[in-house]
Formats: sequence, structure tokens, C-alpha cells
Amino acid sequence: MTLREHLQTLVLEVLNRKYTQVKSIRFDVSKPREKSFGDFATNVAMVAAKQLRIDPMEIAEAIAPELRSCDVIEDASVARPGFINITLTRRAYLDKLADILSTQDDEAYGYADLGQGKRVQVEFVSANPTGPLNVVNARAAAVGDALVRLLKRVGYDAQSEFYVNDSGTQVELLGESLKARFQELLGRASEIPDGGYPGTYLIDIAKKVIKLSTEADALDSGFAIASQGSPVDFLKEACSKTGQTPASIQAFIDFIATLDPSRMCHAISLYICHQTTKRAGFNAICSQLQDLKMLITPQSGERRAGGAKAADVFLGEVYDGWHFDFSRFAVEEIVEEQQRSLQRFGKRPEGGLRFDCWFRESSLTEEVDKLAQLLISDGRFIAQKDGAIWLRSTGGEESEEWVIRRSSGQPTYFLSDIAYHINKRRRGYERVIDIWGPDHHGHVKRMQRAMEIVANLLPDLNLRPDWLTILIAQQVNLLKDGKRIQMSKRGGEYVTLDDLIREVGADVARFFFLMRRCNSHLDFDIDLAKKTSDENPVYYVQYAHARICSIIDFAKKQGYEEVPQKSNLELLSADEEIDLLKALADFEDLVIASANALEPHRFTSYLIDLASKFHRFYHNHRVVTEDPEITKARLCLCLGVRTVIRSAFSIMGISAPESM
RNA sequence: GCGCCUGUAGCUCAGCAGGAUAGAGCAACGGAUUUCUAAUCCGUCGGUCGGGGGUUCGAGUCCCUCCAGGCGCGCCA
Repeated sequence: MTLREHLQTLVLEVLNRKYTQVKSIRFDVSKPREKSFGDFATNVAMVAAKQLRIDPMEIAEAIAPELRSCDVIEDASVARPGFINITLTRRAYLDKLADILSTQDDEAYGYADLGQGKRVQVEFVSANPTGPLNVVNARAAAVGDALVRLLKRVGYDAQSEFYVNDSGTQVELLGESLKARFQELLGRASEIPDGGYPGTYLIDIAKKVIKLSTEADALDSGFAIASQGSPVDFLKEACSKTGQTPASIQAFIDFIATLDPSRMCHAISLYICHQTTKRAGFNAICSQLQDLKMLITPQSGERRAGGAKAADVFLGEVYDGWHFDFSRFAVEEIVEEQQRSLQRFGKRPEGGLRFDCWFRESSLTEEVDKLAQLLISDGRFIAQKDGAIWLRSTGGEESEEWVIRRSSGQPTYFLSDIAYHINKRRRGYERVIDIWGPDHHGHVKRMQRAMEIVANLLPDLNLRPDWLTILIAQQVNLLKDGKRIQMSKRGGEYVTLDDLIREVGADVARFFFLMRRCNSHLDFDIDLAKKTSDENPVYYVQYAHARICSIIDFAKKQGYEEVPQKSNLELLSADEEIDLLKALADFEDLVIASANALEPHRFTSYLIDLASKFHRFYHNHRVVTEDPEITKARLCLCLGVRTVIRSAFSIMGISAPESM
């Protein structure tokens, strides 16, 4: 139990004892701004005064003496207009330190069972698979990852998810753009389509396609020689070497068998080529055979042109209907690149920021159709107009409508987003938190409305009104030399997550993103972030940690144990020591409060404050002294600070270096 | 025009389901270390919490209104 919770129960007990008529009551036990008022203050008397119709001062005067007799409380005094100020005994804080020291795993300290194992999902970043991650994505990544870690810390079964918008117009345009880059590399005339993606990163991906086609040509001829008989037999034989033939491969073999023999080699070699660039070994190839259907779209009746190059096949110029799926290839490449970037953005020893699930929009098509049919047959929440289908909100005088199916019959993004959230619920999440970018903030309301409608439409989902929480990760302005860096997605020029990590490092970037509430606009001063000086709060905190490690090292060399046994903590009595003890005791409350508010940014100011208190302590007192008892006690204090810093950093996904 | 976010010290921001005399960091100026990490510490300067009204014992915090800045408003995603 945290100190605050403990006091809360004590106060409530006393109140109920003194005033039995008090029913349920919500009061605060908080830290007063003014230090001289004491450690905690409660407004219980003023809140109860309303219910009881008694002067709050009178209530406070009645409660205070009772509180004074509790063993953790040193003093409880009354102040106008009815506050009770509480000072705790030093013992209470020393016990808390002992508590901290007894935790086995520093990175797990501060655990609270708020969530009771409830399944919660945090979906964040969810950048379109059309280019590298940018700085807003980076911000969402920092906040979302911290949120997941925080929720786990308070007992939720929290999962992270990245939604990949891998269908629709933009993905087609992406494919067109890649195709244009490919043609460009072949030395042919080409043009990036309107609304396409002119970023240079597609050139690199196009080079991979070139490589694929070159390898396919090589394989193709070799393959044709190796399989004097039927390529299908060859494939079967190859598969049999792996032991068994899974259904997906059987399906593929069946599919290949339907092709004109002249196309088989081509198809298989293109496929193998594609797979080997992605994964090593034949087993992996076999397990992924099904993908070929998406890579190469067959149509019957054509004959292979003599001496056709794979590049021509890719472009659909040889067999009508056969072509390389530029869209899908681009999406997969970009998604992998995004995964690599995120990995670099993670905490070093843990091997990066990994999402528990990468969910593809394209996997939802059936559910989207079903949802549309259900809405239509139900009829209560839709309107048909101009040949399109609109979702209509039930709320109030102002009815709102949003298109969910275009007159072309195509579902809109909104509809699949609704289906997506239904899918999340069906996967058993009891709560879902979405972190969206600034460009989506206009859609928060309609999504919430849609959820109300879904709750009505599908009562079996048992959707509670607060099931979905949407947070907005606001815009990020990058500053360099005091000036704003202009970013243009249209021109394909913008600062990426990778740039950011390269410039300032993952720890610094994360800390800066977590310094502010996620819904406030953020000025990111790159020059400041790069400075390895006292202007940079990240190093300030990390330095405190490194200092402690260094002290402990030194103490060990003097013959002290890492965790001193039988130390007399009572010796900690200097102002700086007491300040530190109190700050340490706040941590558990901070974890709970920031988890409840979904505000991981609170840790940054706490850490800066804790580090500051530690540095002051360090400056005024030696830890390792001639007196072994004082030394042991102070070592314990240092260890407590180290544990809390490590714990906080682990929630933030920032590393705690042992030396700097 | 409609909607969302933001407005707190010269700058960047905290201010934790309204609580007491509004806090940090940076910048500016002045000091401290024969010591376990000077990436440190101490001090000074700095505020009509965008303006106005309301709710109440009490408002930076809640409500209304106005002003300023940013963003979003397609049968795009």
C-alpha cells in the first residue's frame, strides 16, 4: 500500500468513527504545495461539512487528535478553512526505503495491482506503410510504449498493436510510384503519379526489385535446365525433402500445375527469388509459397515470349495479366523498414521497441463486408443517399452522417476502422487505447459515436462507453538554430525517426517526447537535445544514476557490501536525506496516478526533481566516510534512489547507464 | 463557416478527478570544489496564469463568452 493510500484509509476510518452518519464520500489526500504545511493535507473536513452541515473547522478539530495517535503520523494540525495538515514520522519514510531495498528487481519496483490482469490494448504509431516513420510517429512511439510499460506495471495485461493501412487508394498509388522508380532505373520513361510518393526511399526499394528480376533471370535459366521434366515434379521432389508437404504448398503446386508449362519455370523462379531475398532456406520458402498468388497474377491463354526478361514480366509487358505486385512489395518493404526503425528506438538491452501485433487492414475485408450487411439489414443507423450508404448518429437534434460505403460500392476507411475496433473487442480486450496523430483529431468524435452505435447494434459485445479511449499525439515542431525546420510530405522531404535517433539518440528523444503532455504541441529543440551539458535534463538524471553506481563501486572497493546488511537507517536525518526519503516515498503514488490518468509524462518532472535532490545530497554529504554505520545507511539511501531511477527509466524505455 | 488542440516567468514547459503565498529547467548575473564522477551544487533576477463574466468557503484547474496561435474539416486514408 502506498503512503497516500494508507493515509486515505486512516482518515476515512477516523471520520466514520466520529461521524457515523457519513455515507460515501470522496475526499483528497494530497501533497501541499507549501512544504511548511506538512507532508500531506486532506480536505476531508470541508467535503464532509457539506454533507453534515457542520462547520468544517469543527470537523477538522474533531478528527485531527485521532489522527495524531496513529503510529505513522507525527502530527496533524488544522488550518483555515478546514484543512488537516499531516506530518508523517521519519519511521514511516524509513520503512518505505526498507521496502524499496527489499525489491528483487529494480525494474519492477512500484508494482500495483490496479489492472488485475485485465486485457488492455494500446494501439499507436499505426503509420501508413507509404514511407519512413516521421517525428510525430516517433512521439507516438515514445508515449505509447511508455504507456504499455506503465499499464503492465500496474497489473494490466497490456499489449501493443500497430495497425497497417495496407489497402485502398494510397497503397495503389504507392505501387504505381514504385513501378515508376523501377522503370526509371531500367532507363525507361516514367512518371510518379499525381498524389503518389516522390520520396527517394522508393528508389532503394526499386533497386531491390531490380535485383529480384536479375536473380529471377539467372534462376529461370538454371531452373529450366534442372527440371528437364515437369517443373511441378521438381517442386514436389524438393518439397518432399523437407519431410511433409503442407496444405499451402499443395495448393501452390496445384496452382502451378494449371499454368501453361512455359510459364511454370518463370513463376517458380520468380517466387523463389522473391522469397530468398526475404528469408533464408528452402523450408521458409515452402511455408510461404502461397504468397506467389499475390505476387504473380496469372491469366490463361498467353505464351511466354521468347527470351523475355523478368523485368518485362514484372511490368506486365509479356503476359497479359501477369505482373509484379509493386504495391504489396512496397508495403512489405516499408513495414519492415519501420520495424527496424522502431527497434533502434527501443531500450538497448531489451532489443528495441517491438509491437506485440502488426495488424493488417487487408485482413479485415470479410469483416468489413459483414458489418456493412449487418448495418444495412438492421437499418436503424444508416441512410442511403446519392447511391452511397451513410452512418447516422443517433444523438440529439443535430444528426451527423458519414459515408461508410461509396456509391462505387467500395467501403470507406471509416467503415473498416469500425470493423477493426469490433475485431479488437472480439479478441477480448476489456479496454482499448488508441493514440492517433494530429491529422486524425477530427475523427475522434465520430469514432466514439460509431462505438455507441456498435454497442447498440451488437449488444453481445458488451461495449461499455469508456471502452475506447483515444489520445492525440499532437504535432511536433523541430527547431534547429532557433528556427523551425519545414517539413513537406508532399515533396517527400521530412525528418524521420531514423534522422532523430541519429542526431540525438534514442534515450534523449524519448525523454524529450515524454516531457510534455501528449496532446500539447511540442517544440523539439535539436540543438538542446544534442548538448551533453547541464542544459539537457536527460543527462542530468542519467548522471545521478551513474554517480550512484560509481559510489557503490567505490564503497565495494573499501570492503562494503553492495546491499549493506543490518544497517541502521535511523542515522539518516539530515535535511537532504529526509528530502530524498520523501521523494522516494512518492514514487508508488506517482505510478498509480500516471497510470490512471494515462500520463506517462509525469515521470520526467519527478525524475528531474529526484535527481536534483540527490545531487544536492551528494554535494553536501559524503557517502563513504570513516564511520561505517553512517556509510551503510547512506549507501542504502543511494540504492533506494538507484532503484527508483531504474524503475522510472524502465517505464519510459530509457537506459540507465552505469557510467558516463 | 464548423470542429479539435493550445494560451502559465524573456524561452520551453509542469501544476497530479478545484485547495492554502503559482513551480521547474534554460537564458542572464553572482558565488562554491585539496573529497565517492564539475554532465555537480548554492544564490539573485523574473508572473495581471490570453481578456471578461459566472459557479463556491476556495478557480491556473469547472461553465459561458471574446481574443490569439496551430491543426483538421472529400464518396482520401
